Amino acid sequence: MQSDNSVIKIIFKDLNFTKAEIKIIESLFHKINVKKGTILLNAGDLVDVQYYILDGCLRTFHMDSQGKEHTIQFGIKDWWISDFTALLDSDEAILTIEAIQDSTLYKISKQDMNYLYSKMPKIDSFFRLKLERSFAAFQKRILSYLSQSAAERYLNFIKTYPNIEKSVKNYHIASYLGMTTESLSRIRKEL
Amino acid sequence: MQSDNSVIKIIFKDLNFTKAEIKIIESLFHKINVKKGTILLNAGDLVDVQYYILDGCLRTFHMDSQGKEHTIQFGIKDWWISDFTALLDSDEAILTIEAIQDSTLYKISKQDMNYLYSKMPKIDSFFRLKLERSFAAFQKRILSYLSQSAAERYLNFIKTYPNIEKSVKNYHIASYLGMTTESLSRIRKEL
DNA sequence: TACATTTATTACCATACATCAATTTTTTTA
DNA sequence: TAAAAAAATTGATGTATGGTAATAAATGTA
Repeated sequence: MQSDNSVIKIIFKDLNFTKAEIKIIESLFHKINVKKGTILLNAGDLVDVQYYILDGCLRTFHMDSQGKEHTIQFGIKDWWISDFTALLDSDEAILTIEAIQDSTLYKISKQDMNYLYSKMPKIDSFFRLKLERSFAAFQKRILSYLSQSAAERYLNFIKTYPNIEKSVKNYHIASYLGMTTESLSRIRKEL
Repeated sequence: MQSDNSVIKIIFKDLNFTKAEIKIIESLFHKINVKKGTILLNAGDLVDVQYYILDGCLRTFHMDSQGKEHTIQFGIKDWWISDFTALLDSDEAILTIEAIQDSTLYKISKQDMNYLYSKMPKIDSFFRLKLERSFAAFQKRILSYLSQSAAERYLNFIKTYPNIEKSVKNYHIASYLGMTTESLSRIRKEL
């Protein structure tokens, strides 16, 4: 990888690294290109990596006992994606990761990530801040399930994530918002 | 505060501090006792503190435009509580924090917390790990709203948080699970 | 203990959204 | 471009859960 205009500076925007540090970090991230439709992780697999999304669009979903899909997360440019719950405990995934557009990713293993945390505290801090943002986003989402109708949740979604709406199928959105694709279709008709 | 058997060792379990560090940390935390029913934060207030719960039980809830309460979080011994979303942006609270049992708390301001982060990277790391756990818990909760019936969510709740169930009213649980107190009552009758 | 207040239960009816099934529209692929 | 496959729409009907209101039980308090 080129060291001067490294992707590391994109991934860890706002952090300053020495050239030596960049070299170390670069050696631990691995670039992969995936085609639309690619399954990066299957429920049941052991999880020990996470992905930085340089470009494209992915989603994680859970398939329940009745075969219904529930979209947990969409991921676009500059987001991270994994089955973080399973990753935390080095456990089997309950989520599936699917590329819903051709995507360019940077992959890093849990072990290598822990190495970075131990060597570079600013990365620890960087992820703490990212997690605080995720925490807030999750909380807002929970509140939306608790207090909003299906139509309100949809309007809130397209307002909050206008970029995502373009890249994904309606049934992805429906399964993210907790409604059927038929209901979403009727809601859209009203607008 | 006593330095030898400090509450700091309880709050930051598994972290090792020098006596000097403990002294600094202790100076930034402030003990408060609150009676059941106390409102620690009102929606609309500016938020710049968070609380460590040494003992007791609290909850955060949002009151929507129709006057309905939605419980976002319960907090018991060894949890942290605040309107973290507002705290992150030093913004006005949309949540109310209520003590639902007599409680003993340790309060720290955002500014002092940031000071600790900058001086002691291990605290950064400590909270990153806590946030990863919260992330996983939130994700499970979202999945439960997406895939489970009201009865299943209730059974899941009492299995996951048996300690909380004892301390809180049924209508607190109902508002956490996204159902009416009447529905919860009917569900309980079935068991 | 008795009274007042809060919380939980129960019944009856209403409704938002789900389910099922048939088309139509859009996208993919040969 | 045409055929096939996938996705979205629409209508008819079902159901889980909500809303309202009355009562009962539990809890707090004088």
